[in-house]
Amino acid sequence: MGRGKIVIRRIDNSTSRQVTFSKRRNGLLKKAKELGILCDAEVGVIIFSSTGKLYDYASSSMRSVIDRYKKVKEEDYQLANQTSEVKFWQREAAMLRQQLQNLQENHRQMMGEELTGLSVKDLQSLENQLEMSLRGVRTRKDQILLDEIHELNQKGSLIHQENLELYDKVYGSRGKNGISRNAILTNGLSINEDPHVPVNLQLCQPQQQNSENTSGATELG
Amino acid sequence: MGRGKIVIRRIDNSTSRQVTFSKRRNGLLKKAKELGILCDAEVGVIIFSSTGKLYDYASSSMRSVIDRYKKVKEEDYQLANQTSEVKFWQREAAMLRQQLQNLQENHRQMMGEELTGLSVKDLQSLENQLEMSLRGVRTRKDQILLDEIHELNQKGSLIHQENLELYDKVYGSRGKNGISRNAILTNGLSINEDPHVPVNLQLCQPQQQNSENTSGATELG
DNA sequence: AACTATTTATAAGC
DNA sequence: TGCTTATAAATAGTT
Repeated sequence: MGRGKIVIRRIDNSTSRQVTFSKRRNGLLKKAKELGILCDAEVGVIIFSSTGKLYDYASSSMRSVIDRYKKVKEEDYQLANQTSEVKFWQREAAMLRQQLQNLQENHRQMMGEELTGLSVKDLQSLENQLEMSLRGVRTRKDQILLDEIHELNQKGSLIHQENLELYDKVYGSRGKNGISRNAILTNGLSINEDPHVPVNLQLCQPQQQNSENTSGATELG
Repeated sequence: MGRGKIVIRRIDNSTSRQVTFSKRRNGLLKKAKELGILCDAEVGVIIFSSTGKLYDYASSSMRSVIDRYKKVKEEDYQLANQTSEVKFWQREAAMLRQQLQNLQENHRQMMGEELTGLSVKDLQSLENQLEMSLRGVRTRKDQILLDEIHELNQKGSLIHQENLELYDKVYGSRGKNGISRNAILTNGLSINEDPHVPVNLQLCQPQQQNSENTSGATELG
């Protein structure tokens, strides 16, 4: 429900993830309240943001909701045999350790390590993935650099313009050919007055370049 | 959101209350799921209908949600003293969760996702890492392919040798120039007898190639 | 359980 | 974060 349709999948951009979280969290809590009131239900909602902050709502009290929940679930969650609680956390730790291990193996392969054991097909798809990642990273990097250059050019152009005007105020607007004026103000450097086609800096687009000449372009930054 | 606007107040008619409960309960659970996925949050929802039936959802597990909730609330909800063993495992799980999260972020960046927030310098080192990985993967893949080709050539050579000997046994070792013998045995194909400089297959070394022509080389496999 | 006319939620942009 | 707006989604009332 918004300007565009979205797919339900983790939002990559952390800023928009946070914004969306804030909006949808409020929406969820509001709906929970409404459900409780409209339908005479007992409702409890607990939300932890990815940063670990807690948000919650309970139509009665969270304690009551949780107690009732546990009662229904007949989990002798509480006290009784702490053994089960220890077991729970042990299982939790084991599961997390497993996940960690899987991810670590994957990560090592993406780092180009521990490649023995992989088939040519596996290696091919790893290669493709790395190429895609590389393209993404380069595109992003080049974008930042281009933006920066563009900004600098605009600033330069602005300052140059300012200088021209100051020059005119100081020396009057004689010398309409502008040669002497420019010669003084730019220290002999030619400044292109069109900010959109500036200087002779150029970044290779990632699509057009091969891996060898990339670092040369990036050392401009 | 419907044919008419409603006020948020207990619905008197028990039938429509039930219908509305069913609709809104599903809506709430759906929204809870979406929030968890979209925003990488841990969410738990517990609903009791007015008739006492329980409906619930937890992005992880209700136990995990409730435990975390209680921990944050510092409610010594649970019988006063948690065993130090429980605490140990809880700490263990928390640490593992942290490690997992760190590695996941790193991994996403290596996959070319979530690049916003990285500086040009970060991106540069990521790019270098990816290039190194790519080189490693390609070297390994090419090694496998080269080994395979080498092995095939050796086998081929061996079989060819065997055939020559069989030929000699059948027809005697006349025709020492070997021309007629070879012509029969190889079906007119010239087989290079030196396994180390075989055939006209060649794989580009990764050092000498750019990203565009890689797949062409690998399609030999 | 379907069907829509409407209301609501919210994605995107500032 | 808060406001705005166009659009997607939820759902109230009806069949």
